[in-house]
Amino acid sequence: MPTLNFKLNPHLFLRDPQHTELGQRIISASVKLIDTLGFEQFTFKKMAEEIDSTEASVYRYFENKHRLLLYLVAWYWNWLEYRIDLYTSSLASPHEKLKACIRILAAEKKFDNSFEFIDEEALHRIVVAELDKTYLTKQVDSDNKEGLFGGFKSLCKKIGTWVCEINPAYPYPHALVSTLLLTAKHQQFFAEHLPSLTNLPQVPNRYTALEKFLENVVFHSIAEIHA
Amino acid sequence: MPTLNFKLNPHLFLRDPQHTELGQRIISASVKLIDTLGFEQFTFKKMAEEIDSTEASVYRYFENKHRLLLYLVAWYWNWLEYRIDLYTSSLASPHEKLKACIRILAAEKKFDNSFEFIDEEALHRIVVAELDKTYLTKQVDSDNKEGLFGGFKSLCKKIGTWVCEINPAYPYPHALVSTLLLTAKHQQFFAEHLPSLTNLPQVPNRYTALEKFLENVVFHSIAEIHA
DNA sequence: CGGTTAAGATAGTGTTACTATCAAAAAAGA
DNA sequence: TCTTTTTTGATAGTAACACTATCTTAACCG
Repeated sequence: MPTLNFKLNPHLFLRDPQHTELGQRIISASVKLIDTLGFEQFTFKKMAEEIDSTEASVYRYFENKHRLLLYLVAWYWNWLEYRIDLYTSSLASPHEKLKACIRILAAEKKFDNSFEFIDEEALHRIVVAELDKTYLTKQVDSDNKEGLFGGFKSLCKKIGTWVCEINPAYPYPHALVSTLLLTAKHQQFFAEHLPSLTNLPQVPNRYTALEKFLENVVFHSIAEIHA
Repeated sequence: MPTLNFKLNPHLFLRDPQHTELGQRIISASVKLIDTLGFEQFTFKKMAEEIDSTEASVYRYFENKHRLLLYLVAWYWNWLEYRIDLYTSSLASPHEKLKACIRILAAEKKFDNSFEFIDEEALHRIVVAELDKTYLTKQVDSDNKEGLFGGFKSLCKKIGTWVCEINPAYPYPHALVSTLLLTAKHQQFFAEHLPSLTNLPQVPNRYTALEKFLENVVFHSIAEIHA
């Protein structure tokens, strides 16, 4: 099977982890450990032990653990955009594309593990729980100048285009799309940990409810209202 | 001037900082320092130096810096709910109440400093930048059991009631309200740091645009659609 | 075979997030 | 006022964390 690789912003890493065996083990163990420990408790030392390597070796790939998180999240956005492209390219109307997009965003993840060294379900949980920490920092502006949020922006732009095609007069396409992307994650987190802040039921019905909620918000917002 | 105090969940602190002079200096300096340094770079040591006290003394008030952040955010929610009550109590219809609520949420903050030791504008910036970190942790469930997110939940419930009054058939009142509360913060952050993820303009027009965006999303979502 | 590059091994540094102890000062109670 | 309790300050110490540096070995490349 041919390995599917993503071209990620080279500022995210010092050495490209996709190209070496140690690099892949770093990614693999990071996903597993951040998922189980949470980003705060995760350290390069613990991860190095997990893969029988050393802290020093890990630092040759990533400047620090924040960059590593940025890398994982960038990878996630690329992967999501790849799947969205896959499922929308055959669709004709922007309305259908947007709908398909929401379905993918809200879907319960049961993946064909197309990537040998990435546990996509664990990565999905990481994004739900840690996404906001990638940009809610004091270095957000310099990180942004380096283009480290390119994956998020690119996706936001693409979906925004469809919103504009559906209703060219709608004044907040990017605000609505970034809200859509974040809300998809936050509501999953609330459903799991703070259920009184949401109306999503427990699994297995959670994901269809999330899809309906997001559809309701997005399509009603951009619809012309005939009062 | 009578000091207006909030009754906050006692699990948030070890000693109530509102009741002592040192406690008030701790709160005051924390708001200032978290605002300028960001929560990650903020330490009890730096703060203790700022107020010419010691780390040990600070630890007598707060178990750790995460609890301190929870405290500040809880204070913020109480303060917001207080102001929402103030401006909505005279209004008759739930529609007007919800509208007023969105106006307050989106308002540019220029405050009468009714609280001697809290810089409300700095606290507002802190909530925008650090709110999500209060619950995006591995201890979220135990923190929740202690009731540390009570302020958020209480506000969400109150606003949710109005949503239900406007449209009793709407199935996602709490999901919509939590989205409203978070989105108000996130879009402000994006407008400041990642403008391509939003459509809000620079100040001074940012806040009216945010208000319109939020109104659009909320009222269109809960409106009955006559297709 | 020689030269480059990647990885492992080890050590060290300054900082963070605490915990512990003891004494001084301030407040409260009798 | 004297005494007791409570609060604060001062100081010290610890384990873990986030790196940085250096040196050696192993692998690979022409």
